[in-house]
Amino acid sequence: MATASRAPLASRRSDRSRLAIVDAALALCREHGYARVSIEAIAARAGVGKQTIYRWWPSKGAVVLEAFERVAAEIPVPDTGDVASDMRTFLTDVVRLFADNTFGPHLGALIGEAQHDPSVRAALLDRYLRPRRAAVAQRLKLAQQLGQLSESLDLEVVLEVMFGALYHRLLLHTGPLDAAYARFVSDVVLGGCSAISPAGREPRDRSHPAASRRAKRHQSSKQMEHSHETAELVERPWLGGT
Amino acid sequence: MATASRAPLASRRSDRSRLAIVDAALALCREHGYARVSIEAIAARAGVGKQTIYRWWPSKGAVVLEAFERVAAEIPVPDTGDVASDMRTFLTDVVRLFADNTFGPHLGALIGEAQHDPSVRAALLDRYLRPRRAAVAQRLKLAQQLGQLSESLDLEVVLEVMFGALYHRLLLHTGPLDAAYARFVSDVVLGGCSAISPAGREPRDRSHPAASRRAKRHQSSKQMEHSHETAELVERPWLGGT
Amino acid sequence: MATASRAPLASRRSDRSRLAIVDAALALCREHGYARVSIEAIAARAGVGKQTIYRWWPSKGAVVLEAFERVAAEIPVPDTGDVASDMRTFLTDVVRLFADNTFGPHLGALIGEAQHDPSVRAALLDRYLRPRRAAVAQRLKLAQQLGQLSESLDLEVVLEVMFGALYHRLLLHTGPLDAAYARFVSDVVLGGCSAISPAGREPRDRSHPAASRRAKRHQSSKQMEHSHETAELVERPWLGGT
Amino acid sequence: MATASRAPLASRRSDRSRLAIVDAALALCREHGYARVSIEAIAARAGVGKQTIYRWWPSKGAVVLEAFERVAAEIPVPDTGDVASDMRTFLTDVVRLFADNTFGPHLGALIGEAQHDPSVRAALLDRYLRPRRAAVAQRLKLAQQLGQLSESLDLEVVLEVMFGALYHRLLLHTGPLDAAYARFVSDVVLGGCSAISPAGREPRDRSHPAASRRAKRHQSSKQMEHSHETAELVERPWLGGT
DNA sequence: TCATAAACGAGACGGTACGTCTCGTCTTGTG
DNA sequence: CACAAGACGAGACGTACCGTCTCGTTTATGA
Repeated sequence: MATASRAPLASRRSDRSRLAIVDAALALCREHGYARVSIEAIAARAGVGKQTIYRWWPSKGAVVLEAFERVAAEIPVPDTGDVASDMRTFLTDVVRLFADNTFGPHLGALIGEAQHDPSVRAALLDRYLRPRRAAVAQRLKLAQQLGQLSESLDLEVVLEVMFGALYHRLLLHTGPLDAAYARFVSDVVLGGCSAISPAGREPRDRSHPAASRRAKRHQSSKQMEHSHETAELVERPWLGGT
Repeated sequence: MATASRAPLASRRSDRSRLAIVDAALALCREHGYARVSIEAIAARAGVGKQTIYRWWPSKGAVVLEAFERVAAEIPVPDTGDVASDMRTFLTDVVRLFADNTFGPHLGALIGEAQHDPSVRAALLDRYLRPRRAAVAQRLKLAQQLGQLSESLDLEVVLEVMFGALYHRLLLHTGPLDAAYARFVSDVVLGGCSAISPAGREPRDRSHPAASRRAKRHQSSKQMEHSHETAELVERPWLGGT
Repeated sequence: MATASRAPLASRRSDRSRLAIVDAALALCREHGYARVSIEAIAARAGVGKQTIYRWWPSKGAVVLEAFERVAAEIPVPDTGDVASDMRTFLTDVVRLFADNTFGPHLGALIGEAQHDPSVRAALLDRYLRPRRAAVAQRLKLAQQLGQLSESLDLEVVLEVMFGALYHRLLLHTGPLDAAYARFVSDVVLGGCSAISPAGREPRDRSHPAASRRAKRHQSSKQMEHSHETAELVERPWLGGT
Repeated sequence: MATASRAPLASRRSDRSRLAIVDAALALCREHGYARVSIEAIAARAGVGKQTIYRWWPSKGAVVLEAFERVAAEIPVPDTGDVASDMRTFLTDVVRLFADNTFGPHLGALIGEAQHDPSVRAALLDRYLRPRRAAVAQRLKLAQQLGQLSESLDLEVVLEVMFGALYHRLLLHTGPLDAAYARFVSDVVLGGCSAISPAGREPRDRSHPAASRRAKRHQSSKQMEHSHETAELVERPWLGGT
């Protein structure tokens, strides 16, 4: 009695159920921890049939991810013209989120689940990591265009190094997830990136007089023009005021 | 006066069973993947009662970890005197191990399991991560003493950044775990560390007059001594010959 | 003033759907067996909404019953004047139907369903059993009127005994549903009925002066006329003291 | 991770669980009716894991059957020497059991389940029907040996006719399951059997002078000795031309 | 040398959750 | 308004493992 036809019509989807499910997932995670939440419990809490969950999500991880997707989309990527300070600010925010025990442990558990559940891995990358990484990449690209970062750098990879450090602490608890750590990571990575080019070329100064209106919102790059006297600032201008 | 002792006597432990269990765990992981291995299956495969597993290990993760503990290549931490090249070599080796699909995915799964099982987390840190990290820390400490790295750096944290980048790829599959990535990570992190100090102090040159007998085993540090002419090498001496 | 009417208007019923549903039910029963057919499958096969089934039938059993109602062979009740031979013929036909595996098992399943579903029970009795039983009762009544059967016999009950034997094999598979069995049942039951009366009275001879034109088509009952003197106790000694 | 080896060791079976399960099944049947009892409910009520049920019984029906097996094994097959009266007594007892609504409906449901579940059918036949039928067959065999029943009769088949009548009322509710019905069935069937022989041979008298002590307990069979002259056709006129 | 207590293999047990199936109702257009 | 389509709340199905708890059966001292 096999009934074929796989693919529910999103148009008929009940928003009431969708919300109830995501809310229940969130609440249960916070109450008992991700690992102890079951799809049965989510369904029961949401007042929903299990099938309604299985119809729309491939796994528990995907449900929870959707819950956190909404929670986590909030961290802004600042753009004051000072990449270093911007990244420090941003990573500090991220670290604060990771340290929030209504979020961090669950994200960790999701990454854990992603290790054996491809649907969770896909959802995690597509709906969580990539979107917010794109914004940061954008910010770094700007810095790169302004010559603050080595032009040949693959920014996606830089982000991996930067976030990797945070995930390390999130997942392995080798130390506190605090602002100091965020700052350290930011400084080390940008420090390492300022001059490096995979091909071994040193970064050229880019005075780009054609700097657009956007560039104008940035702090004057004047400093850079006479910055060669001491290697320090030349290489890591963004450490300027630190 | 019967005293109910709860702790099994290690002296009576059957080594035959121990080995059979660990071997079975390894074999099953490779055949089906960590997540699909159950304690029941390990016991069955090992020809062992379940209780024998529960008696000596707190969880599946602990068993598997013990299996990989033995397997994990004893990656050497080279010491040629050139930190940069040494770390590049080392990270390349690590990355090769991570990329080995008889190891990497299982380590990932163990980290995943550690997210909700404290016994796995403890075992992972104590028996896997920390031991091999100590060796690297040692190598960096030496570099630090030679002034190749900022003296005030917390090396444990540096390691987190470095390994974090690798774990990011291991766990999130955002790119290939290859030598190029290892090199990039090494360069960025050491690049960032050479000059940075959390307190914002710039690295002083250390002529390290106290260079020990150990230093003598290193390649000539000649290059370093006259390296201030161009910022490049001063700042990133380890990029030297590359 | 909207009046919510709960009863669907039969006038608007789609005959196309009705037929499609009944046909689908039949086909699925034959393909998979009654128990494995679901209303969902019937609807899907019929290209019909589930509600259309629920609107017009109280249960799966009712649908299937309607299907078999049409299929059930119109087994004739012969009337040659010889009750015994007529019943043998009739029961042989019934047994053949029961033994047909496109019918028997489904009838069995329907009886099974009737055990917990009153709507099936009612339909089974009203639409299947009673109508065809009436015809047989009619035939027996005639025999009774001709004195071939004890006049005080409740023929409905006789039918229960007769059919009960067939249902026993249909439902419990204690032996083959074949002509020999039909004959045996017929002979035993009619044998038992010829002389018995529930009140223990022995059957009186009925010269049935009212024998109609119909009676004339029957074989002579001459033989029976001198049979009463002692037979009772002789033949059934165990009734002795009753 | 398929774990093979099917076949639990009965020696390790927990009687506590077995009883709890059977009792729970009985209680739930009586409270809600067979059809509304689920294995989950039985397990819950018995304080037992579902697997413990699935380990020892192939289906809900088998569990319930075991429950009724114990309840129903009680009806004795009397042996007063008078077959007719004995069977009447026996069938009256059976009918009383069938009419008991803590038993009859459930037996009906079991027969229903047997229609699509071979394991129930097998259990029903092997553990319920056959054992108690054997006892009755035994009793009839004795009567047969004493010449009270046609010697060539297949007694198993006679039982089918007799019980079939009862099952008909049990399953189809075509009339009350009462003593009058039991008596009627008994009389009809024995009446039909006294003289019938499938091969058409008339029953011979068996004076069996060697009748054992057991035979002595029976009523005299004297009456039978002069019963053969004409009985055949007299009693079963409808067999006329056969 | 043995007895004796342990660890052992086996696996039944009470449980939890899985993902699937079907029920009968409800909802949303279409004709 | 009946209809096709199908999402929905509900809940049982049979399976897989969990971690605990007996069972005999080795086995390795220690009295």
